[in-house]
Amino acid sequence: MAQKLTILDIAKLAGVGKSTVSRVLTQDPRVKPATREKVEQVIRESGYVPSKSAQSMRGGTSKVIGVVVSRLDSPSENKAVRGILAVIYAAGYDAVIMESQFSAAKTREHLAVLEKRNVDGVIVFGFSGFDDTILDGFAQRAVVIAVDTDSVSSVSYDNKGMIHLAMQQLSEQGLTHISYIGVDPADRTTGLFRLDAYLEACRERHIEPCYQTGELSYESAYKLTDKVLNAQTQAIVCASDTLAMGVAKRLQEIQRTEVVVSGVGATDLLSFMFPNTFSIDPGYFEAGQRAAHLLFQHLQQGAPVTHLTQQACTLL
Amino acid sequence: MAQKLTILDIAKLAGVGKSTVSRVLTQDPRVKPATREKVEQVIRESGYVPSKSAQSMRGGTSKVIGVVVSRLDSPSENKAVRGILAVIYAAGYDAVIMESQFSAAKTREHLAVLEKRNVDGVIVFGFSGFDDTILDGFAQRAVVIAVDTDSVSSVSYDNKGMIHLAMQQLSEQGLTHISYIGVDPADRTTGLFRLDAYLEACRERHIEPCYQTGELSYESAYKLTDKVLNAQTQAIVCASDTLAMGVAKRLQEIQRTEVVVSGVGATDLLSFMFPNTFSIDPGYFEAGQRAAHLLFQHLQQGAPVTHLTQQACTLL
DNA sequence: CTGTTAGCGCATTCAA
DNA sequence: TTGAATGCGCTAACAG
Repeated sequence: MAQKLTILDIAKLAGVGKSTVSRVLTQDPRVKPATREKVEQVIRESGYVPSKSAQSMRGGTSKVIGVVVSRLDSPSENKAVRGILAVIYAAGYDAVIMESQFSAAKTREHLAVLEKRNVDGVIVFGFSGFDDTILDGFAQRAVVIAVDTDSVSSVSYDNKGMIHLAMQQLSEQGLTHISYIGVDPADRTTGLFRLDAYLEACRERHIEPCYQTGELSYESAYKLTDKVLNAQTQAIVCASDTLAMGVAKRLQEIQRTEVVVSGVGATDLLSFMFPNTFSIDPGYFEAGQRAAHLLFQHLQQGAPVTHLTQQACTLL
Repeated sequence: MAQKLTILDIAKLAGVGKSTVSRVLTQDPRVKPATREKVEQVIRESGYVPSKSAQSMRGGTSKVIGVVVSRLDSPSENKAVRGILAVIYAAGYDAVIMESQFSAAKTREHLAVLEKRNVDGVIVFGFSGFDDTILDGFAQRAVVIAVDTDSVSSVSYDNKGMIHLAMQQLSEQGLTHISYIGVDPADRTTGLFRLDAYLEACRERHIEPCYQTGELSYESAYKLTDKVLNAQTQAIVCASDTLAMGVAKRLQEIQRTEVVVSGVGATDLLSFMFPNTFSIDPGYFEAGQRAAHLLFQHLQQGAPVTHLTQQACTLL
């Protein structure tokens, strides 16, 4: 274990001063190419590894960004996290990930920890009841995903667009009797916005709205299905794939598989299980990428508070 | 932003020396209770946050453990990660999570990064083709999950036990014609061990084995279903819930829903979609917890290389 | 272009 | 029981 090598050892081995080694490490251009090459070779051969802790302490930047997800096992957040990781990892950053479990208190705790860890920035996944004043400490070094914010930059999903897309898709197939199943409007993004979009789309098309809202679970949607179903129903738009799964199951049970079901989330399982089904991809992965990019912009040049909306795209 | 507070500021504010403050921070008993109380109060009121970077550099311990998952969106690994986080977070540690994507090369890269970050230890999720010599650098500071290892401690799932449990469950229901669908035995854990267990269980019960192996996907299992199905088939045991889902779908299609299907993974969706179904819980969450505990044992007292096996338990 | 000098914030000696 | 002094490994002035 040559783990005890320090910058000074390298300096001696290369026959230069420690600052020269440091300059090589920091990509400082003020170093003669020959010298640089020499140092780099010694570093390579000795297997020297600069201590991040020391660098972090000295330079003030830890090359770490904190990510607070609401649930580690949420498929949507998972996709977004992957987008985040792809970007920050490419930039030589790493992520410490924490789970808020939809609790503002936990979020606050986690942010405190991240702060004391000297992370360069944070990306937080919002949830219903999320309050962005929690992020005051991180000022211009935070980006929020999936929720409206005021004082801090954000990347949100196009909640209205997704539903409009679904409605449009169905309209193009000539369907006119379209119901909707969503979640409690108390949840602004998944609940209210998507329901509003449905109602709006109905108005545009002179369709009589027919909808129900409940919990975000298979069971809830399953139970609600009958309430939005009548003899003429041709399609049911759902606020999420989870709901769509519950609806599709019920439809299958009562032999109404001719009814088209749409969900949101791009879950491959949905279309595998039920052919007469499609799902809208809200662009989770891309949203994650953009959130990371946005954060970097803030870190490098104090960019102004920005609100991005991730476009959704249809998917079979 | 009182973020610029240092230990010296606190010392002044409390009217003591910086070392005393340090002692309070490190739980050093050699501090008069009154003094300690005073200092703690100042810390609380000032919102002072000790710099982890500095602590880490000085003490050599960063209170960070690295976690390398194979896929961020694997439900099983997700559950395990939650177990890990629960334990390490309670101990004041944090996790930086990385994704290997089943690539030994990526794993190696990530470990290098983690090393230079001075993490105290790592927990790595194994995958087919995983080679634990990769972990040489981490010697006694690593724990592997879900794969057999030699030189490093591990927590593995009870691959044989899960299948035996499923077979037993079915036997108790009086079923005797039980088929199996698994994955390529080239994958030792999910493939070979589970298949072996099936064959073994058949032998014990004088059941004629009937099985197929393929990929770990709905489609694969869906297609394979017919090949293990005959008029007498009463049940199909699957190596995972994903497979079970594909099988159940096919059975439903051909009106053979009287055939019981079992999977592994405790996915709630499976039993929701198909009533005549059950899943074995390999104890992912608990495995994560145990892995974390095991790692701590290594960190604190150089425990010897240990191999734990996580017991599985049935689930409806 | 390069070596020398000073700290960064903290934990740990060593005296007192 | 406490304060003063000494680096940890590194980067950023400051001089050559």
